[in-house]
Amino acid sequence: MSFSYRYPRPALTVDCVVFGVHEGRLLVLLIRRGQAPFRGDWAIPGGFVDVQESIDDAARRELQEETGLTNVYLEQLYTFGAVNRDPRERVVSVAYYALVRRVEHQEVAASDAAQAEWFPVDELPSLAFDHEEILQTALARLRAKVRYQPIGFELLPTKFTLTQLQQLYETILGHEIDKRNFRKKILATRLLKPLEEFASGRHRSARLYRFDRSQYQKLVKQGVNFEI
Amino acid sequence: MSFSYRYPRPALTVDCVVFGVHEGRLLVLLIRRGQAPFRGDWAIPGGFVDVQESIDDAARRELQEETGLTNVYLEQLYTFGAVNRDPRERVVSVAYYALVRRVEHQEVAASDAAQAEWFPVDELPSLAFDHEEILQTALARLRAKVRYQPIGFELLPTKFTLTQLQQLYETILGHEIDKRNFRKKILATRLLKPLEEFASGRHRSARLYRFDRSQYQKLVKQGVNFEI
DNA sequence: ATGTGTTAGTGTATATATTACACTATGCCA
DNA sequence: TGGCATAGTGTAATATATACACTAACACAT
Repeated sequence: MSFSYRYPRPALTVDCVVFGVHEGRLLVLLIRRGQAPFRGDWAIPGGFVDVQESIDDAARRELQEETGLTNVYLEQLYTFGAVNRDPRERVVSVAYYALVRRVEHQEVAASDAAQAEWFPVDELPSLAFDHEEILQTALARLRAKVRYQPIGFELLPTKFTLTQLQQLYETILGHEIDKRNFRKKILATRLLKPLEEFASGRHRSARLYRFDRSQYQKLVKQGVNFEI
Repeated sequence: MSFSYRYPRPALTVDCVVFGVHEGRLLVLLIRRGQAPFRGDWAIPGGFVDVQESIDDAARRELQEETGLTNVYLEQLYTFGAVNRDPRERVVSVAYYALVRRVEHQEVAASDAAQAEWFPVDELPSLAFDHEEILQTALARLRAKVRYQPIGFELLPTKFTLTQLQQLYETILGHEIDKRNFRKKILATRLLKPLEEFASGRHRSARLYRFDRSQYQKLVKQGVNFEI
């Protein structure tokens, strides 16, 4: 079966830069390509948009198929439409980025056949197609966005300590933050709900908090800002 | 002649929200549709992406063909990919927005056959397809972006007075700004070059300034912020 | 049980940025 | 030459951001 059109059409794909955090490092999930072109190189997970699904759905479906990840924070990033992005034929790609909570190997094991692996963003292998550019665009967006929108929480477990949160911000922004100032600011947003639970650790145990999503939505409606 | 593919492909279009300013109002340029669907309704200029042109080139080409505008500030906005955006067939559209300096009727006269007209953003007619959503997305982006990036200059003549610039910000942001504070802030950016020319008016003539693009690029490299 | 090491948790003083606010200057025109 | 409309200017009050160091609690080793 084949489908014909009066004029040639670019193929349409979605690609998804998946971010995670582990031991204070910011990671991206990459897929090893099993086929030419760029066989053996690493690439961002992605694939063709079906004609009967929205592009957002396509991004989620490809993510699930290639990495087993579901229920992640997903946001459209940018559309890459240079003529020679793909050596085979004209392909336009709508890029997304995803934030995932648990960076563990089991989670990406559901992958069908494809190898998936986490890489620290500062130790990336060379990437297929224009995926280096896509990844850098995603990284820039994440760094910019984390300053004025509380998306960082999507990278942490639902219950977390303030130190974990601060380390996350330091990891993403790439610089140290003063502990007292950070706590003042982050608590002033009123987006954190202190719990009566404490993290058990090798030392003094820290209070756990959770992100108060309903409070966030309420404050967004009031036009409140959340710059950190 | 026809082109066939193993799987059906969404059609790919670009649409372009064109902003201008006139007499203290923010305007958008719309095209009256001559054909079904939505015949007679107003729409954002746009059209199909050719297989041998980049999506940015496609946006510029369609803008030129439908409105005669060239050499405008153009930036990708968002990609709209819901399944039923277009009642005829699956169409994914990469939306752009453009900022133009002179809002005059001659400029859009080059249009081939299509009627083009400027509408104030607060008095829009009903629009074809999902163009209302695209337009509101563009408006939100413009309002957000003007606060931290000096794109407002793209809507003014190359030489302008501080009062013109202030009115532009007031128009886009939708609220009044204190004159002295505005001047302090905008001059502190060092992005404005005072000229030895003065605008002739009915009253005291005002000094003209121009946007110093090279200075801007220098400061961007240094990571300077330009919040207003 | 006591000491040591490690992380949690807290407040204040200073510097910087933002806001609020009103008058004089200049040029056109009647 | 007087009136009117717009251009242009500074300062004080308030709010926000930054810099900075010690005590508290717990685990573990002795």
